[in-house]
Amino acid sequence: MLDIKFIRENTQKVKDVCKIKKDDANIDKILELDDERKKILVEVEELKHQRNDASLEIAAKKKNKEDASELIADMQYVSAKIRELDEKINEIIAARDEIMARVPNIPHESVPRGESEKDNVVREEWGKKPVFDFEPKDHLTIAENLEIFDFPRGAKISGSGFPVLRGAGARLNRALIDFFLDAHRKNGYTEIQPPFFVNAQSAFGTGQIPKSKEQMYYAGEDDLYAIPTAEVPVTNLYRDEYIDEKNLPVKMCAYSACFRREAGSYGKDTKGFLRVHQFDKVELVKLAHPDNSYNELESLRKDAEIILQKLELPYRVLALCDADLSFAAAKCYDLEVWAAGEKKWLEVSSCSNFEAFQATRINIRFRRNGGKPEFVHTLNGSGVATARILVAILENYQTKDGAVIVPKVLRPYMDGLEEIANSRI
RNA sequence: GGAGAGAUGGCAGAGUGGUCGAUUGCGGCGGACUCGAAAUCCGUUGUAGGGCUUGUUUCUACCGAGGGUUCGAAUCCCUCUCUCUCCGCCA
Repeated sequence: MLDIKFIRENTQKVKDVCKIKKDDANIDKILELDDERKKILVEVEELKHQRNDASLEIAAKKKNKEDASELIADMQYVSAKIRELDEKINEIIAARDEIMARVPNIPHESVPRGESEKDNVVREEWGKKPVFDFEPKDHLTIAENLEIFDFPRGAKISGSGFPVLRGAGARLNRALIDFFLDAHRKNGYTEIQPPFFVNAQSAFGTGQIPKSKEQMYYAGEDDLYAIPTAEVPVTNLYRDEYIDEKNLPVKMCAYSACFRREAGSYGKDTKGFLRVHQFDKVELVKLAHPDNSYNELESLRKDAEIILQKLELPYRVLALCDADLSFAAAKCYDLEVWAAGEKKWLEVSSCSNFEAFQATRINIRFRRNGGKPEFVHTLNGSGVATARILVAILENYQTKDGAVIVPKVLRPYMDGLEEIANSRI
């Protein structure tokens, strides 16, 4: 959430950003409501001042056994008025915040200008796309032959988009999670095991509510949301807390299952494992000093890239243009891995700096040299999701006879297994 | 699920209707003493929002959250959340 002061002082800039991001938040209405709030606030504070003075006087009179009934009668009127105005202010604030919660973050100056995702800029490309002396198959065909995915039974027990992994497929997925966590731990991230359900306040804090509420599974009986990413519980860990300046940046990594309803996205990249309702992901989260948060974004991105490099998967780095930037992000890099069967780049990680946008909502602060409280900057990135990595591994490491070579770095996690030729291993 | 106890400033812990933003202790900060430090003594100590003459200024709010009673609530009443103890159930 942007600060009301910031909106007031940078009205035109905020409006421009809304336009670029095709967001219809009514900025003028926010300012109008806030002006009204201030006006009434002055009035009600004056009345409260009156009442406080009168209360002292009444107390003094009672002590001296004097009659205070006239003053009390006056204050009855004043108190009624105060109540009325307080109520009005609360209504105004609620209306103002309702709109403010829908105003997107301001892109950092280094973010490229653009109209759509087509204007994202490729910053780097790493590795070589594999070359085959046969026609490479797509991951579904490979997985089906090896009997390591079981989508039909997943659909039977839960519904379409809930994958079942079997045998070597399940082991490969688990190996990836372990490998990711170990790699990040060695890079100084503290491993967190978070709850997979969160309350509404947490979902609001990281920005899923109200903007993308319909994308989350909701357990109404208990008023809990299934997390779409570990970013939600992990970023909220320090909600309403102060962090000692010398402990910044706080670096955390967390594995979680991720649940996404993907409402409205059918028809686009929905094949097989590319877009599913439940998948596994290791997330990186940093709480950083504002002076250093863009350096931290670069190193976060590198920490995610190392995973892809060690898996020897060709990938590229995109700098998202302002129009494609998500609601809460000020800057974002996407990592896309090459899938030889699909012959497509697959997004496997988004590394974002949210600056103070999330911290303002969830109130995570520090004191610069022990001075005034300031909001930290929050950052996160996938490090990474297993589903699309599985796709890339199956397609890039496939052999002519339909087997899949296990990437070297994963072998220690799979009892030294070098090749997957069927599910029963 | 049932019964009970509790939630107060960075921490500990008083306060049960009227100068209470809140006694006190610890911690922090400043100073004295000291070559320096410890100990001791003295002083100081939160957050947010607003007004204006922008000031070591003034006002308002904040004692888990939200309502209520009252001229006035940390204090009384209601609802909720969380923590602890006991009982029940259970991976």
